[in-house]
Parts: sequence; structure tokens; C-alpha cells
Amino acid sequence: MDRRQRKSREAIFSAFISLLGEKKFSSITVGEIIEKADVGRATFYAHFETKDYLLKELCEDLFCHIFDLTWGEVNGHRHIFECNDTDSPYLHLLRHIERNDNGITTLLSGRNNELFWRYFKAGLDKMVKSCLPMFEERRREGLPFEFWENHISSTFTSAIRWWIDGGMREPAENVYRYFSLVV
Amino acid sequence: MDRRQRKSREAIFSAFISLLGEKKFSSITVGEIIEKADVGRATFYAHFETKDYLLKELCEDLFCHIFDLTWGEVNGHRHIFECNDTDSPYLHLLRHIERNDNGITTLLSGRNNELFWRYFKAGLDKMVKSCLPMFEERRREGLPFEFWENHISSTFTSAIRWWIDGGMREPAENVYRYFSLVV
DNA sequence: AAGTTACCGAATATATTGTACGGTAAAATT
DNA sequence: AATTTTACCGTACAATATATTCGGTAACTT
Repeated sequence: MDRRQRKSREAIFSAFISLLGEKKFSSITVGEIIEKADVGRATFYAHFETKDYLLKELCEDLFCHIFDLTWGEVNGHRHIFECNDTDSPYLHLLRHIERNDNGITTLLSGRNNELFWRYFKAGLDKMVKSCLPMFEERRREGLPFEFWENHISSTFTSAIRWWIDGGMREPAENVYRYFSLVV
Repeated sequence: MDRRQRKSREAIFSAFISLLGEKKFSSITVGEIIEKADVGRATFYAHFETKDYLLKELCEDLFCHIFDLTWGEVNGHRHIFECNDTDSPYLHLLRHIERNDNGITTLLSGRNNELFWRYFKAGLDKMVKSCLPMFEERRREGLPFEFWENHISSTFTSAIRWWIDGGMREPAENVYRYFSLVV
């Protein structure tokens, strides 16, 4: 990709993230974004069809990155289905958040946009699918598979949410322990 | 409240709900609402400051109503802290949704607005707080109280979500059973 | 019956979106 | 090194949406 393209794209993303920290998605205007990003209006629309697509692509960039990282390490060890042996991908993900990689925490903590969490959960769902066997023995009798799948994923999501909303006063390890206790 | 006021308010709510079934919140305009509600523009703004407040008040009306109903019956029996004896308020709530009371399902099923779920969960949180002792014995050692609280509430929320997203093919009783199994 | 209140309808100022165009500088191609 | 392509800027602009104002009318209240 052209360096100019990259620069504009980055500038827009960066301005957008900054704005998301201040106000909610729906009340952010394209005008504000391009002003902060210091790019022309036409440039914005050359990159992103709409404001919604901007959010979508930002999430994809960000979350795919995060999830690929947690995944990658596990995959590198060829341990997708035996996550127990190595560091749990869940704990791994929590550590990423703890370190605020890519400013992800800033975004997730905003009381702003639920859309963000939707994309986050979408990425998480995929991860859970791969690491599901981790908790297979805890699945009760008569529980539909898809329900269980969804339950784990949303339990983890809401644990993170609870963590962040509470100001992340506890270390990632604790949150992981709580998560393990209830699931 | 004046009958005229009530009529206008109802008309706006009704038009808004109908529109929410068709398209997502952000792409609904005030123009569409007042046209469908058949009220003047000034009237709309006399009732609601913005479109966001409209959603807010609608949710409050609706959810407070739903939660008060489920609650009311439990409270009527003076059984807030012994929900076990009577019909569980959770199951109760599921039945409300199953019957699509106040068109609540239509609203929750739209892939539209997460805001709706936020308000829903806010109402649920209060309910959980009252009925928490129901599951007290299942709380594991070393688990913070607030985490447990949040966990139950969001597990229930995501169970409903899973249910609705899947087309509500199972009866409310099943969903309640799954919920009981995992929590 | 008189006063108050909510409404309508239309006009309007303001803000936002998304597109179009000519000119310019950076990058790729020859 | 010269040429072509590409991305960009800035401005302008049409289309749409938001939110306010105001005079007149009908419905409620006292």
C-alpha cells in the first residue's frame, strides 16, 4: 500500500480513536474526524464509504491483530486443542488488555459504543470455538452445544467489561481466575 | 397527563417502535417518525429533546413496566428473598418475552441497537440484586460479590439474546433450564 | 366563560452528508 | 530522466436532517 494512503488511513484512525474517547460514536461527525486527522474530505470518502465502515475496519484491524497474536502463539506451539498445557489464550488476551496494546482499553472503556463490543465478541467467538474443548468436561448434561459456546464467550466478554468498568484494579490473573471459577 | 399529550406520546412511541422493526436506530430520522406518528415537528421536540432521549424514555417505559410486572408478582407474595418457592422471576421474565408483551421481542431482536440491550440489562441488574440469594449457595470461594452479581445478570442477558437470535425455537422453560445449569 | 395548554403547519437557520472538479505532489513505470 | 499513474487537497455544492420560532386553532382546566 502506498505510503500516502497508509499515512492518511492512520491519521483518520488515530483521530477517530481519539474522538471515541471523548464522545459516543453517533455524535462524531466526519467533519470532526477530517479536521483532527488533517485530511481532505474527499480523502476520507476515498478510504471509507461511510462512518460505519470506518468503525468496522478499525475493529477488524485492531481485533484481528489482538486475536491473531493470542492465537498465533498458541498455534505456533500447535496447541489449539490442548490450550491447557500452555498459557491459556484467555489469560493471554487479558494480558494484552492489561497492557493496553494498541490503545484497545481506551476504546473498550468508553461508555460509548456498543458496536465496538460487538466486533470484539465476534472475534472472541472464533477464538472460543477453537479453544472450546478446554472447558468441555465442565459442560453439563442436556446443554445444547451452541448455548455453551455462546455462554463461555459472553461470560468472558462480560468479565472483561466488569474489569474495565471497575477501573482494572485487579491484575489479569485474578480476572482469569474468576472467569475460570464461574464457567 | 393531558389526553392530547398522551396521544401524541403514544403515537410517537408506536411509530418509533414500528420503524425500529424496519431499520436501525441511527438511520431513522425525526421526519420519518413524525410522519408515521402524524404529529407536527414542533410537537415532537416538545416531548423529546432529541432522538436519543426518545429511545431512552421508551426503554424506561417499557422495561420498567416489564420488570415491575415480574417483580410486582413476586413482591405481591412477599417473596423477594425466597424466590425459590414461587415461580422464579427469571422464568417469569422469559415468559413475558415469549409472549412478546409490549412488542418487546420485536425490539430486542433487531440487529439494530445495542442501546436497547444496555437499558434492558440495567433493569435486569436491579432485579438480580434482589434475587441474588437465589444462587448464593452456588457462588464459589474467593469470588468477589460484584463479579458474581454481574455474571448472573449478563449470563441471563446473553441467554435471552441467544434465544432470540436463534429464532426462539425453544420454549421459555428450556432456556431457563439452560440458564440454571450454567450459573 | 375565561384562561391555559398542547397542538398544527409552515418557515427557517444550522449542521451533516456525500459528491464533483481542477490543480498539485508523490510514487510507479518506462 | 521523463512520463504516467495515483492519492491527495481545497473548495464548492446539492441533498438531507436537525432543531427552533411563531401565529393560529382546538382541546382541556378552572
